[in-house]
Amino acid sequence: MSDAALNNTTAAPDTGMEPKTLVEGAYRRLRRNIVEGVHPPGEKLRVEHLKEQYDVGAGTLREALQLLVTDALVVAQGQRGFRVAPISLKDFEDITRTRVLIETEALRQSIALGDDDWEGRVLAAFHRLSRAEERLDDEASAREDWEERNRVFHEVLISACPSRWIQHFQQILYRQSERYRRLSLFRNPIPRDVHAEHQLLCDTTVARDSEAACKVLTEHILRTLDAVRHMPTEFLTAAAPVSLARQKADQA
Amino acid sequence: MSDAALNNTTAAPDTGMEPKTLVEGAYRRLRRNIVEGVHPPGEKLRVEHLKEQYDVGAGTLREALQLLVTDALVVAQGQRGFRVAPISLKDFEDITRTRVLIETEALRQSIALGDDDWEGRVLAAFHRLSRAEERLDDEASAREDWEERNRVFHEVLISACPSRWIQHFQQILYRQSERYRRLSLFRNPIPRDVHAEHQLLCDTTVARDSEAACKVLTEHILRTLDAVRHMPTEFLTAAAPVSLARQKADQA
DNA sequence: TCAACACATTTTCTCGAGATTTTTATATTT
DNA sequence: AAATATAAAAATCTCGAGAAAATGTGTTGA
Repeated sequence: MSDAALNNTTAAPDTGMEPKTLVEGAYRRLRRNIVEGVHPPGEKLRVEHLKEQYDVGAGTLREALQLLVTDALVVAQGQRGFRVAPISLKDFEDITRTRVLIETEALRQSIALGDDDWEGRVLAAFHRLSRAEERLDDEASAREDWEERNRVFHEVLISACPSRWIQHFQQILYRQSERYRRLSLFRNPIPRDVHAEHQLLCDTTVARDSEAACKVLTEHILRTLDAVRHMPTEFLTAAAPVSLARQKADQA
Repeated sequence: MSDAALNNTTAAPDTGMEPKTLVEGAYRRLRRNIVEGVHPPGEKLRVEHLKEQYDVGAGTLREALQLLVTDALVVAQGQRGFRVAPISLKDFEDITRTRVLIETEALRQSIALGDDDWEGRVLAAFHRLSRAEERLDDEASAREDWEERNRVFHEVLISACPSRWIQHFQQILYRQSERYRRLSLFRNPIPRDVHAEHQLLCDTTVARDSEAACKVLTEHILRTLDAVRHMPTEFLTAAAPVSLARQKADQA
């Protein structure tokens, strides 16, 4: 793989701030490349090889990897180095159900407490997402835009929720499910009805209809579960080319 | 502060496994000392000083600190080093409410899916906790035992919940709230009625009364909120002896 | 042919030293 | 006296080299 694929310095940063330290920068790039599947699940992450690709020292890269461990995107095995977290249908079901729990509660609070400015941001994010959806068939690069705007839309929906912890957990879970979605949608196109779902989600939210909005959101999230369920099985099995000589280590 | 206070190598490890690497070990000891208040909120964590106390290299200590950042027990400020995460009443309210959401859902699933073996573990953990409560007034060291067994009791309660993610979030939130509780209970004794609450929680759980158990658990968790609310204000204000020359950095 | 042991290579983990950046202290100017 | 600017000091961040561990290979024996 080329360095250009790994170093996406030109792309917009994930969060509003730009990295202030090399560790932060390497962490962001690594995280992005794992979520996007550049580093497939189960891949061994050798520090000696990656330090060249990411152009940082060994110690710096280790710190970035440690950060990804607590995000559950990378697993550290005792004294046997790092590895991209494996995937499984069971794990994705867990992620999805937990995400429903967290995100519906966040939406409930957001609808209850959001002000007019928040409503405006919801409508704006939905509009931007809709525009990206129109371009999906034409341009190839539109996929990246759509992914980004979809994330922003879901984030803005719950941005009026005052709980920093709920938002924190939502971010983690969204990132996790995004990894699965990218894998399942690698070949499959984005289904037609997601736009209708987003439309309904936007309408019920702005109308402050908590129950309806949460119901739509729940079904919307659960729908991605089906997409992964119908994914070719080799994605889930071949995804862990682990050379587990003796797998006595437990999965924390 | 003495090295003995920092290096609690003789104490039982937090999890079943013992640390396989120096980073892991330093991470556990640091986490414990932060939760217990040995490193008070807002304290600057200078690598050069801590490397002697924890007897590890600078790079190793940095990795351990990075791990604590994603646990939200330590904050990293750009290029200005690390600092123990500050505390505030607002933050603790957030932690408590989110913990209610997570932990009641976990308990619901646990009650629905737990087998006889799980029931046995619940009763055993409750018994161990009760014994520790009896010893609270007599021995001074009983406090540590009680804290540990209280944690185990709450963990066992939801151990039949099949969601790894919910359990993960519960651990993080429990650790956070433990830090606040230790601060508020530094002088104040543990109130009398917690035993009755635990008893009721145990009974309703084993009786598989989901609604009653969740109600008790909710009130039990919310009670700790009052304890912190009635905490002397200097704990929350003096807790951040930060030398913020220009606090333009945002709180992530 | 298969299993077990020992050796060699690779990789991880750890430590100490150098380059930037931030903070503190001092001196100068208005 | 207050404020700015300069200079010294401390701390952080980063990199490369050495020790410990694990994986893979080859050999020996049944």
